[in-house]
Amino acid sequence: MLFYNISIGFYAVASKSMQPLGFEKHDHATCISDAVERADAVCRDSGLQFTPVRRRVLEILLSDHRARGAYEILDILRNEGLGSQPPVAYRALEFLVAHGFAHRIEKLNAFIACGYSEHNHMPAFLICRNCGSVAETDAAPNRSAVGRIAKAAGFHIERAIVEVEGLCPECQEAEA
Amino acid sequence: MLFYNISIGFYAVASKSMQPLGFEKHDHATCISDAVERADAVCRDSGLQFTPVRRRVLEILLSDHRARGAYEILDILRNEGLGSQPPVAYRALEFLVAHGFAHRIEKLNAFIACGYSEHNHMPAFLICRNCGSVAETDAAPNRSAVGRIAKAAGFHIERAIVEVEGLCPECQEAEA
DNA sequence: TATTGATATGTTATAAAATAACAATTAACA
DNA sequence: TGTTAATTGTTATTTTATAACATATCAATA
Repeated sequence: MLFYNISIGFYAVASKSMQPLGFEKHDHATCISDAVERADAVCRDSGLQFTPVRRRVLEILLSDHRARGAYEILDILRNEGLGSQPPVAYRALEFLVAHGFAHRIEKLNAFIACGYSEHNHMPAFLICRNCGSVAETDAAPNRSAVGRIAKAAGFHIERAIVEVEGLCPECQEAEA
Repeated sequence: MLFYNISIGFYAVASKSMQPLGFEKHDHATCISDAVERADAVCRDSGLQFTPVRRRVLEILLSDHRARGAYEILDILRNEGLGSQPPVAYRALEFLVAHGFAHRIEKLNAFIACGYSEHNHMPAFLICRNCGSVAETDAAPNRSAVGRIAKAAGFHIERAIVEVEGLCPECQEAEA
C-alpha cells in the first residue's frame, strides 16, 4: 500500500507540485511518537486530560495511514483491557476529533489521525477505493469556487467536508 | 514512502448559474413536475423502468429542498401501501442515485433530489445546520485544480464529495 | 490532605442505518 | 406464449451510533 501526504488548497503551491516528486524516507515509528507527543503537549498546555484510552486510540489511528471504524478500534481496546463497550471508543474518538487530533471520514464512517500540527485547518481527503489508503490535505474553502458561490448566495460556511474518491497510482496499475 | 505536495481547489463551470439551487424563491410545483418528467424521459430513452415506487420516492425527495433519510421515506411509502421494509426504500434510492436523479448526503445519511438535468455533474452541497435546507451546486472538479493536480500526482479522481455546513441566509437573520 | 465539583469511564440498553439472502412477482421481448 | 431478466416482498441480521445512569478519577483549593 502506498501512502501520499498531500497538501491542498493554494493554487500557487499547485504548480510546484506539478513537478516530479522524489521519495522521502518515512520512519513510521517516529511519525507515531511525534504525533502522540504533539497531542500530549497540546493537552498539557490546554488543561485537557490525555488519558490512557485517548492516547491509545490515537496510537491505533496512527498505526497506519488508513481510516478505522469505531468498532475496529474497540476490538483492539477490548483485547488490551482498555474498554469493552462502544461508548468507550466513541468518546475517545469524539475527544480526538473535537481537539483536532483526528478527523472523521464521512464516506467511510471511520476515523483517521490528523497529519497536521496546525490546529484549525480545513482538511480534505483523497481516498483510494481499492486499497483504502487515505491522504490528508487542506481544503482552504475560502479560496474555492464553492466558497465564492456560498458567499454570493449569502450562505455562511462553518465547515467543509471534502472527500475525493478514486484510485491511487499503485491501484491503477494493479487494475490495468 | 512517497510524499506529494499538491494543491486543490474547486472551480465552478462558468456557464452554470453561480446561484446554488434551493435557497432562492421558485415555483415549487413546477420544480417537482419538471424533475419527474425529466426522469421519466431519461428512463424511457435509456430503457430503465421508472416504476411506481421509484417515481414516488423521487417525488418525496422533491417535495422540499432538504435531505430525507431512508426510513423517513419508507414511512411515507408504508402509509401509501407502496412498501414496508427497508430494502424497498434503499433499492429505489440506489436506483435514483445510480442514474443521477438523486444524491446521497454523507454527512446526513440522507438523500436529496438532483436539481440539475445535466447527467454527470459533480455536485456540491450547502447544508444549513439550523433549518436543514440543502442547496445543490456544482463542484466541477474535472476543470479545477483538483483534477489537474490529482492527475499530475497519478491519483485518478472518480468522485468528489463536497458538503459545506453552515447557516443559510434566513437562519443567519434568525440567529442575529 | 480531605472536600468537592468537574471530568472521565463502565455498563446496560436501545436506536438508527444498511444489507444479505432468498422467494414471489412482474416486465421485456424473442 | 414462454423464457429470461428485472423488480419487489419478506425475514433476518449486521453495522454504526447514542441515551441514560452508575461509578471512579482528577484537579483545585480550603
